[in-house]
Amino acid sequence: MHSPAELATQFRSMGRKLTPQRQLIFSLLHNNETHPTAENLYGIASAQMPGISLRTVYQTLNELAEMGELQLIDLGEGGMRFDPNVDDHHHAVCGVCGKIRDVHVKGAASLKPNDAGDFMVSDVGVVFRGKCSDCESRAVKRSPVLQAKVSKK
Amino acid sequence: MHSPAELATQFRSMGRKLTPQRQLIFSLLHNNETHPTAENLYGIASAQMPGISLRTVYQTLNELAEMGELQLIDLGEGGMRFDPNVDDHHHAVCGVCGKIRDVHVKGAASLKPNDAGDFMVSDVGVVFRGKCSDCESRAVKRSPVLQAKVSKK
DNA sequence: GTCTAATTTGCAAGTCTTGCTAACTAACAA
DNA sequence: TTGTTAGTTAGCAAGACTTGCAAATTAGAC
Repeated sequence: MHSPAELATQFRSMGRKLTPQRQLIFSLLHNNETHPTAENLYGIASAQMPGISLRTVYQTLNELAEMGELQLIDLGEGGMRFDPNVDDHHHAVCGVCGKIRDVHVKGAASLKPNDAGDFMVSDVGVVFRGKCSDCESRAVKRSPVLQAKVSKK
Repeated sequence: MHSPAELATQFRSMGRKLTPQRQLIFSLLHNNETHPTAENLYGIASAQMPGISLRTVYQTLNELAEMGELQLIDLGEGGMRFDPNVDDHHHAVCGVCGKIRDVHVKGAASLKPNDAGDFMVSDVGVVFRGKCSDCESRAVKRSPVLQAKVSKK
């Protein structure tokens, strides 16, 4: 996604208005790597601008997506997620904490469907599911075995 | 997914009943490569068993999914799809007709997230988006240039 | 300051899925 | 065959997420 300032210019050059609501949403998305849902953003936006409506958040997000400034991610968890990173990247989803991490994948672009006839591929998406390092280390710390050891000292 | 007969045995051995509704759904899913939604299946099921409820279709699909007999696919098009193929495979989605095709992908299993710290991958999913051969050939047939050529003869 | 088209709000409604429960029935025993 | 009962089904209400709509508001231009 472009910077808030660049988005502002872009919106104005399209004959669109630069409202405080839009500016706020631009800033909340800038460098945002949390893959928020509309509701997530609405929560944060509301704190800074009481009265902003969820409808406006959805509207602005959709506009940005149409402009190619956001990537939409649907992981089947009941809620679209918005990713301001529109580079060629993929996602790793932790099954424990649910966090999504942007990842780059060597060789992803050259993957080919093996038995799909003449399917013309225009885009490849890779999703890794597993456990992130945070949840892994937390699991180790809390494991019964280790807890026992700890309580012995 | 196992065969309807095998599923029947499996259900009974779990102390569950083999109802006509379940049998119908088993048979509709057997060798089904259309990646149907619950609504799709409900439509077909209703034709063969008027009165069957959408609720029952959902219920049975969820049971099968829990048993590992179905793979759930969410492509963000507003509706879960059910795939009785639980082999290690991936999907190619045609952006024109929306059809989903099962595909095998050489090297998919060895893909690694490049910059995700110590993310422990337990599953990799690849989705190809593009245009299927049917839609491609249809597009060629209907292209203005070719239509002109045809009309000249 | 005035004007106007774009935008925001708030609510209703739409889509997909699940919760709830009364009525029903497959499975089993006698 | 009949009775029993736990598992199922059907139908509707409701929940989660998203969009349509219309009135009120406002950014941007003169």
